[in-house]
Amino acid sequence: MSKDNSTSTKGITPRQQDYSAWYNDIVSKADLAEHSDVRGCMVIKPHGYAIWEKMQAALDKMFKETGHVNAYFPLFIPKSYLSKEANHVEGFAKECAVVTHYRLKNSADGKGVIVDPEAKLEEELVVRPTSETIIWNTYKGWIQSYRDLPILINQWANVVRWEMRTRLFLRTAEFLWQEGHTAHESKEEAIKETEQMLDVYANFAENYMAMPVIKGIKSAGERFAGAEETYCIEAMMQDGKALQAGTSHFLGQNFAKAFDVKFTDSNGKLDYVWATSWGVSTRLMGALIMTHSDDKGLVIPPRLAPIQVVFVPIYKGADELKKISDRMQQFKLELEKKGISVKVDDSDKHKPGWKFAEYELKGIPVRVAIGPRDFENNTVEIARRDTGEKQTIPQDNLAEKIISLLDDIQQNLFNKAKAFRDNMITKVDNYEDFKKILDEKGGFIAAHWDGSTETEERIKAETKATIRCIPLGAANENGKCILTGKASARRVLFARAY
RNA sequence: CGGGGCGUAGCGUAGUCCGGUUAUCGCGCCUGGUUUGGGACCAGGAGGUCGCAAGUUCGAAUCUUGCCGCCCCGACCA
Repeated sequence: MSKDNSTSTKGITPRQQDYSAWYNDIVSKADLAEHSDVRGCMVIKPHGYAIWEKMQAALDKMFKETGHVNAYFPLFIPKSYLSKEANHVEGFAKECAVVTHYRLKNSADGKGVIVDPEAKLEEELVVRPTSETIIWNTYKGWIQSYRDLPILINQWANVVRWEMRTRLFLRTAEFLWQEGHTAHESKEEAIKETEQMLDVYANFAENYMAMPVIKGIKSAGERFAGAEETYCIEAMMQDGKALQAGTSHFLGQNFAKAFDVKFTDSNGKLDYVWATSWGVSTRLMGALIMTHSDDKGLVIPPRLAPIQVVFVPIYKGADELKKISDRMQQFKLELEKKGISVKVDDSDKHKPGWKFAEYELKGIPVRVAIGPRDFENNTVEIARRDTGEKQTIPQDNLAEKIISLLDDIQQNLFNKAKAFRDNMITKVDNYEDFKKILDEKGGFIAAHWDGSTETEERIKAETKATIRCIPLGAANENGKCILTGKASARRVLFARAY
């Protein structure tokens, strides 16, 4: 991709700058999204949204298979709700958009509209940064007995967090996501739910996005505001920075207590309800880009590609175009019957070479070209986006061949990303090596940590690396904290992160 | 919100320090023709509140002030 020469190079490492420029280039040239005129907000363009819809569909299906249903809760949260859970409000207070008035009027000087000072709200409304509070305020009315439990609800929604610095898909002031909010009668059941949803996310990331992830739990310092335990999936981007791709929180009884949600159990005993919440966002689009894309543009794994196969005719004159595109339409029908999405680009507006480059930029997994030569010989030229490999093959059983090629691409993308990710995990046993690896190689660093928040914060302040997670099922291994030398029972994963 | 950089046509840009005819160039776009197996070529053409506002000046893309936005770093975060 071409580099943006206009960006300043002062005080920025070339690697970071180049990678940012590359990322922005892909987002823009693959037609995924653009900055809105509204500060920090993003316009998701049709191609970007089509990929998001594929993600939504797959996730939604997985949620339903695990017993969840969808519902919708208000965009506005009364300020008093948000402040009921102390840690929660502290975590989000700094980035909330607040509605203070409900009416405009023409200004006295005739120069447009102003906020009508008379229309001030009694209580300000916060635009949801997340919906725990409004949902738990609602659940209060729904739950009396263990017979009302569990409640397993998901919501597809937008939320607003007034971020200081934004980046398309990765961090925008408004973003689309899903948030699951469940209520349970026991701690064990709630923890099981939290872990189950983490598995759903990991499966989605690996099987649909072809993006390997590490499941783990967050340190206390990185925990969700209001949670007892935050589980996460962490992915590794091509520039060596980690990306938190999804989180699942065990909320304990914190929100039940804050909103006074009690139920009578089967023994007639009154207790607070146990809660979870979990979410993934359009940030996954950023993850997708930074996991697979290359210098030719976007690479979309077949299972998330809105168009999986594009047919490009090569021809001279209208007759030849007609003949070839008719043949292509037959293949299209045949493939569509087998659930493959196909585009035949028989437009005469661009030359084949232009189309080849364009569909590579857009990330279409498979391209099939048919020219006069192929038409003669009953062959096609088939090209795969992941490796760039092209070959000419007979037209017989084309549909089967394409289906198996799509599977192969899906698998290959995962394998490639996994090999890269595995290579980006480095075991380190002292602080000097830690800093060296961080600066020279990046990636995850598996190191011993004494478990204290002070140590974590000091490492962060000195190196910008944070504890991404304590991997689930990490082997017990006695060692010494790289910073303090105190005893540690297992390694945790550090990285610089998005 | 702090530091740095930037804002000129759809995109990328020259010009700004040192104010002065009709604002430069490339890509893209439109028309005609030739082309079409990896982003074609030739000829002609259209497209601009120089981010916004105020000020200085005979005159502002250029100087001053304020504001807005974008990029990078920091803090924060999914």
